[in-house]
Amino acid sequence: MGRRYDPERRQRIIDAAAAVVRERGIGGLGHRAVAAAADVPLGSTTYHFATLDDLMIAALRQINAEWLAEVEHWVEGVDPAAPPADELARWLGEQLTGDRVRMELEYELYFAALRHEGLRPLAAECLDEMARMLARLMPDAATARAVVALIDGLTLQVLLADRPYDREGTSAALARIMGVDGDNGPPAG
Amino acid sequence: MGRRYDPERRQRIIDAAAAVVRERGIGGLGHRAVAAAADVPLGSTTYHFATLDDLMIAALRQINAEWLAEVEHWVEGVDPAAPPADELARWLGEQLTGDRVRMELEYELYFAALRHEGLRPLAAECLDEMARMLARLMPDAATARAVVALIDGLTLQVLLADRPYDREGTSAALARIMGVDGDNGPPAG
DNA sequence: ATCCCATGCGTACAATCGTACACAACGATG
DNA sequence: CATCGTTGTGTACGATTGTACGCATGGGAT
Repeated sequence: MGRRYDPERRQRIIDAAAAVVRERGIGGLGHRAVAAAADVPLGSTTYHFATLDDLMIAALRQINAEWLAEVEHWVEGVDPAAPPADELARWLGEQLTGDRVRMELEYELYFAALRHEGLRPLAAECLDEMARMLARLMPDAATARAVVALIDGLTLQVLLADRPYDREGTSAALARIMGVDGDNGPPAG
Repeated sequence: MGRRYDPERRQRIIDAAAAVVRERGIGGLGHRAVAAAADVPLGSTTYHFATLDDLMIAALRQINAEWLAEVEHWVEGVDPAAPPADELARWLGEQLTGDRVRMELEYELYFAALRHEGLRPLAAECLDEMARMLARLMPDAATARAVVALIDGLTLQVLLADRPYDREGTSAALARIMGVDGDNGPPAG
């Protein structure tokens, strides 16, 4: 009863916008594309999100939340006894070989935030949250930030070069940067 | 013999295209904007670069070359006696506080390459070259790639969040990942 | 029952874009 | 000198875009 207006509609548009970004990138985001994906008329998207920036921010906020939820889910389920570097490297490999698009999305956000002032806080929040969650698995916050940086950089390399993901090398690098010598033999050539 | 006329023309257009990307981002790259920046008529840009992709690739190739030249210049001039982690952290700080736009450009290339197939080799070459050059300062190639990843990730954090650059923390993280214990006290909080 | 207004919808408009094309200028070749 | 092909230029066209606006509708409030 109560809702004088229909919040479902708005959420469906956001979902559709996220889907559009997923498939065509931020450059492909537009009122019409979103309207088609959400199966609503054009006027509906312009009504709920008057400007394109509003739509983009809403879409990226959604994508961001989904990603952070996934990371949090993994962090809470990880075996605290196993060496964190190994677990992290294995999880990263699963993400990279499994849902590659999902990872690209995160960088889509970063990219947009470089130019779009309004997106900067969102990207910053994502990086901070990642570090905060990963801090569970390691000595201190500064290390967690470095780990996030290393993960981001390595992911970028896998996504951009066609080099396959090197799980052992990643694990060794993570172990070194975490200051734990769990299993850092000679880095794999 | 040859060209009395204009190899200059083409290069000037490329320079202008790079300038446009510098100022407005890849999204702002267009025949007209480049023509205006190069002070040539519209037809001139479409003549030398029929499609927009050609123009974009040329611009990013130029940007890429400039960046790699700068890195190479630094690597060749670095003091081989000093601890590499410190030198690297200091240089990175100079880049970040000095010419921030220059660094953003590199990520503009990376992110564009995520969506644009034709740019992938360029981005991959950049990452490989970076690792190859930095390999001078460290034990092996795998470590160099990890260092490149860490640098990329840390740079991203500085560019996206408004956290100031932490030179000592970076130096410590670099030292740890390079396996050298030059000056890695407790990581700065 | 009647009125009001938030919400939804369809269309239209101005601007911008990439690209194509017709023509001008000029150097090289016979 | 005549001719031709390369280079340079201006304009135009079709497509697509963000956004605005007029109108329909349906449920609360009176």
